[in-house]
Amino acid sequence: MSDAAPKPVNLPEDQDAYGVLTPLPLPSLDYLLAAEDAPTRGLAVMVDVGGRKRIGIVWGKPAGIEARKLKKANALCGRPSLPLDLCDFIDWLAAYTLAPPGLVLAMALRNPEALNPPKPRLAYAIGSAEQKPTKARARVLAVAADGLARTAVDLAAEAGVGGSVVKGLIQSGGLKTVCLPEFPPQPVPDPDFAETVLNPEQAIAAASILADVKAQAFKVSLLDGITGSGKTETYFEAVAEALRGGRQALILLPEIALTVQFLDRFAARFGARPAEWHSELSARERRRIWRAVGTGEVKAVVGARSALFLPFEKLGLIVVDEEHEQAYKQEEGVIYHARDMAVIRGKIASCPVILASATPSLESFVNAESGRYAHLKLTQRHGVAELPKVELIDLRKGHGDPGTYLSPPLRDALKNTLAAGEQAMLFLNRRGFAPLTLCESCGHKFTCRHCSAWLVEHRKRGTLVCHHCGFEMKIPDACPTCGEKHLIACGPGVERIAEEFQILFPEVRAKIASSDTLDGPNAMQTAIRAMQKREIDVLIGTQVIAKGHHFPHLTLVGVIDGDLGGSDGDPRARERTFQLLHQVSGRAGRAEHPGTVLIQTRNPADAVMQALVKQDRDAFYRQEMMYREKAGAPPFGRLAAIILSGLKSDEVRETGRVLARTAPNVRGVKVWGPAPAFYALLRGLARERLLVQADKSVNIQAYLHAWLNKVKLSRSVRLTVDVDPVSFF
DNA sequence: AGCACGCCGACT
DNA sequence: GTCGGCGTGCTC
Repeated sequence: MSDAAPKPVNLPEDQDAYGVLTPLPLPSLDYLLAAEDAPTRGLAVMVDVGGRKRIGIVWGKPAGIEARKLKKANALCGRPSLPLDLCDFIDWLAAYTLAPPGLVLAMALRNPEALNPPKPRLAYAIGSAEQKPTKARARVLAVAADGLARTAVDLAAEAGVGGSVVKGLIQSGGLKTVCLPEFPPQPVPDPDFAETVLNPEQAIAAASILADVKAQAFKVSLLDGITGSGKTETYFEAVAEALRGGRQALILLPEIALTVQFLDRFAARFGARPAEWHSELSARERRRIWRAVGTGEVKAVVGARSALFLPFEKLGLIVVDEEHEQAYKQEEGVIYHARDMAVIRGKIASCPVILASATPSLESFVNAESGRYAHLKLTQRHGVAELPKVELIDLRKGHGDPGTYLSPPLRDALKNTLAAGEQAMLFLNRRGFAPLTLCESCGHKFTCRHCSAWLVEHRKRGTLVCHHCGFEMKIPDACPTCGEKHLIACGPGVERIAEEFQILFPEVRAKIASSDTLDGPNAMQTAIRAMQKREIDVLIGTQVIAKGHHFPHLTLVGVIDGDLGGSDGDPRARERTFQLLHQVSGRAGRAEHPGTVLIQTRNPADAVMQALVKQDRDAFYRQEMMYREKAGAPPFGRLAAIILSGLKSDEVRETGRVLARTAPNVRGVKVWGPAPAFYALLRGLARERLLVQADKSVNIQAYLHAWLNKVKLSRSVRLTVDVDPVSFF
């Protein structure tokens, strides 16, 4: 740092004080560093915090603690430092989310071993010394004859001998030792590996973002393209441009969309797979990718939201695919929205950001309409011309018998579709057999004992399951309250739809696909593949079948329940319903056959339903914009939730009341609550919520800061702030 | 977050 | 008489 703070008195001549941030929920602490280390922001150091050795990062000026109290920090020589733009991003995110900077830093240092110097790998190549020609040794030498270096394990395996043979050869000089870098080099994607032919619309969009990538300036574009319009191909051109300029590209995907198919698609365009970054990686893989991103060796990363915290050496482009997905919201620990933070990351790194979706979030749509973001539209479906026809089935008209969920019009449509040799899909966003079990005699509802959620019956497994904490019990045969044996399963889940379907169509091959892995971890993929291979004709499933799979022979999609259930008060519920149903509808009729979508609903006049029927997304968005503007809801106003949780519910409630009483009275800010959170009990913790609603002009962070700093709360109650909440759980 | 210090209950 | 519960406070 060129402008270190004035030296405190009695500071040793060759030492300077610096603020050092550690991956702990603490502010930066002051340490002494040898002046000869010329410490700069981002440098990795070893420090002692309360008697424990920690990795720290030199962060900035010291807070000004008395010099004799300061401990010494040791620079980790030759270790990578965090790039400046990442440090700035961490500061920004901490300030925005009101999280302690140290905890944000912890996300960037998830794998502290990555900061250790790489360990060289020992490998062996053919040596010069003469050997006693035993058969085993000859086999090893034959393998090594090509002169390439291999690890001892690989050599033994390739030659089909035991490790001792290799060891003997090393000792006698028959093999010589070579040091390899810890990891083999990364495959390099080639921007010009495969040429893509873009249609005129795509070409216009690509030209716009290509220019932004070339300009190396921050700019956000909304790549707004209907299903099948080739958004991926289009933004791949921008990725190619970043690669040509020697810069790195980051493609964010919602965790569920991170698939082999996507990596293969990338490889088909660029000749090499990108580096992946997600929660399933092993510690070793994380270390490898973290380092290679830091050195700039990795040029393209495809990752989940945590990839935002990688130490990019020279970031040239960020793409957020399926930007409307709620999976981008981190709901635990440091709470942040990866889409919004990607925009900030791009701003700080001075690179363009592309948000891609067929059903953008209203936030992004508003920004695009207002001109803050470039609005790039793709309206032509590749191959198929026709969009599916969407029709509503009005459930109020008494379709079907009570206790059944497939209405007669839907049954007829299924019959006709199957008779024509085509495939169908039934969609219901509810796992299991029934979402609620009720005692007919006394009205007892089976709820989770750790959460205030209903237990969902999974009939195949014979259990009641809590979908929030995983609590499970055998389906009881009597009510625990009254002892009567009249338990009834209320409402449908996909299992129940499947049961009803098979009774109606016993000869038709059908499978369930849902995210629970009750039938083994690959059950979902198996079901989807079976559908693609036409081994089954009907796929019954939850969300997972809505996402981007291609089913060329699928012509009918039946939506069991198109209505938004129990989402009162959630300003984004309608938007989400629209996005989900739109996405499901997009599955129908992808090849030459036109598709039909039948949506069962009790609110056929609702704007969500009408937008789907009339295929008029923008009319719905504009209406939604109007509603939100009137209500001062995002993006026209700002929200923050304060969540209190703790073991003792009365203490949590009392803390909530105290907090509400002390809320500063500021013009343009309203504080609601406390109210029990939607799941007032979650994983055994009692939860209360306060909601802060502020005008756009209000600095909500400053407001929260001023408020929360003046209340001291007991340590047994945890307080979390969720700025821009998207979920009302 | 982790850890040390500290003040009240059931036990070798 | 102690061992140990977790409430409170601190980390440069």
